[in-house]
Amino acid sequence: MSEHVKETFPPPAALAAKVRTLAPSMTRSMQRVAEAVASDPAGCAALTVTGLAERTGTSEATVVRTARLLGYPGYRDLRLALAGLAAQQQSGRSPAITTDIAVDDPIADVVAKLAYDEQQTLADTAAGLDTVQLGAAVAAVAAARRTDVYGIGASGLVAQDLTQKLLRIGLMAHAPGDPHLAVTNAVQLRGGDVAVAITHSGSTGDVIEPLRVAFERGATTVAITGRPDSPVTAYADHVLTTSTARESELRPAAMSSRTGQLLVVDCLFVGVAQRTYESAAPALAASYEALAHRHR
Amino acid sequence: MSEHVKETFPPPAALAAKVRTLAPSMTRSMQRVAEAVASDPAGCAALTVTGLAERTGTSEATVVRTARLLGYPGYRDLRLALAGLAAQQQSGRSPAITTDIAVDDPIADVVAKLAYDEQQTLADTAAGLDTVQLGAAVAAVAAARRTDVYGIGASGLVAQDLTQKLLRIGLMAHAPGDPHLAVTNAVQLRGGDVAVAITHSGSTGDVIEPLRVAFERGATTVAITGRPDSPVTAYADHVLTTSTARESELRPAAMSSRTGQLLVVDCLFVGVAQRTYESAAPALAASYEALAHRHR
DNA sequence: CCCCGGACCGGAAATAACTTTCAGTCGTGT
DNA sequence: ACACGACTGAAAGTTATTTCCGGTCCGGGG
Repeated sequence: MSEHVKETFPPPAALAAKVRTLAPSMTRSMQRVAEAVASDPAGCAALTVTGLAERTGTSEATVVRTARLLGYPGYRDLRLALAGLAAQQQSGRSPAITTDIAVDDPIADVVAKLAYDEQQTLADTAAGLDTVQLGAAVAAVAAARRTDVYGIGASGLVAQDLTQKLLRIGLMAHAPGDPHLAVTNAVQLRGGDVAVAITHSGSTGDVIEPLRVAFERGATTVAITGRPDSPVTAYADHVLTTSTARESELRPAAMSSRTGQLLVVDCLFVGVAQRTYESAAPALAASYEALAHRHR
Repeated sequence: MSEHVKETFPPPAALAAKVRTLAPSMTRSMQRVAEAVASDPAGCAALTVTGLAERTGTSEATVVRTARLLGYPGYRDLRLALAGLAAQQQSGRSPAITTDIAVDDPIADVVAKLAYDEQQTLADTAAGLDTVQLGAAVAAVAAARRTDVYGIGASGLVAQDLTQKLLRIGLMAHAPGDPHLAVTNAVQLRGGDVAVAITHSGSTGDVIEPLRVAFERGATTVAITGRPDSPVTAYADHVLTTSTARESELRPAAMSSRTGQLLVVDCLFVGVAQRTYESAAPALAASYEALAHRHR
């Protein structure tokens, strides 16, 4: 049996303040240690007692005494708090992400900015998604005889993604890559079928056209677009809106719109999988099983 | 004189992600340690090697081994990072949505959970991405005569996404959809060319094979995978790791892995666009222009 | 002016923590 | 069934931290 009572003696972030308030009551050597610790938490956290003593021109004993004075059981715990402080003010400084991606940004900044932007897109899309419309779309796809998904360019990949997923749970789905094929496919649709159009701008003719045909054929139509007032919505029974993040020269719209579209598509898929769970679950398991031997 | 070169080996925030990505390659005892560390960073940071070994029912040696595997020189440094992580998530938010998606979840919950999970995947992937490897990959692609991208299934769509982007900035890129075509294509590669393989499991034979051929042909090879210890890395000059989020029946791995892969691909693309800005900018503008009349 | 007392400081022993080694055990493939 | 390899934990070995103790410096009093 151990006696670890999970005691958090010392303050985590209020270290700098503590240094200042206690400085007057410190001896010269201790002040040097305290100052070093306060001015460079990250650097000091990487040092051992001996190292810090050396850097401040004092002895190990003094370092320990200082740690004690600051309210920690020993240097070990001070060091821990120091690491925490460093991490905190490290994460705090990230104003760079508000700026756009520049040509001369270091690669690390690019990663941070892209990740941040895509996270933002996800949050915005989730917040702006109309769950009623989504629910209706889910119900339609779950009950559909077949589902066609239209998309061109980057949105075409999203269309294929949705198609792949639906196929894996045993539903009939198709994503024609060719606009002409899309239209000829759409002609075959009828009531009870579903057509999904994915276009960020909402004004891509090659995607609107098959949706219009499907709409006129009596199929239930769904539009996933970033522009709820765009032409595509004229032929859509249900409109699912994705967030429109800011874009720039180095960061084309295709990038962030794709993220939002994929989220919507995932939601649609999971919703459908829920509704058709009885048949979806075994189908998923089967496809997983079938793929197993393709892996080394 | 000491040799403190101020080296910050391990990432601070990428720890949770690292645990997940490396968990599969861990032994049982190590997994117990890793799980304890990931689930309660603050608590573990307060423990000594012996304490943590006791808590997880293992030995000190195992704890140290785990720390090593996670990329730290020893337990001491892991503990430091742990303290940092604890402080970070203490200060920040974290009402973590831990529950999995259930069959009877209302649609609004599905949206919230999916959005949260994908955001998490983005954050983890960004934190765990090796910018050195990424930079090397960027340089290789930017200078390549041509770039081949291999991927199957969901990863195939990511491969196509990258290809589309590279083509738009005037680079030669190709994503063969057929595994046989991929291999025959790979044979054509030579020094100065680049081959990129995208596979979450890292063990998809149909993707490894063309990469191996490209590797042996002298091309620069890049692997984007969630398993840095998987077979695919044997033939990869540069390995880019994506985060492995938890998955479930209703939320197959393909969903979250795709999000991480896309982020990596985006970073790669933007990096290349920066490097080739002189030619990339006009190419982007031209493709945008060419598409304009396709919109109503 | 010299001596004494207290506080401060650093060296070094003592202790605790961390790391490495090694041998036993368990599972696995032949 | 056997041999092999991998995993694990006990203990030895190493490093870091804490404690102890003696020396030094300063101020005040004899």
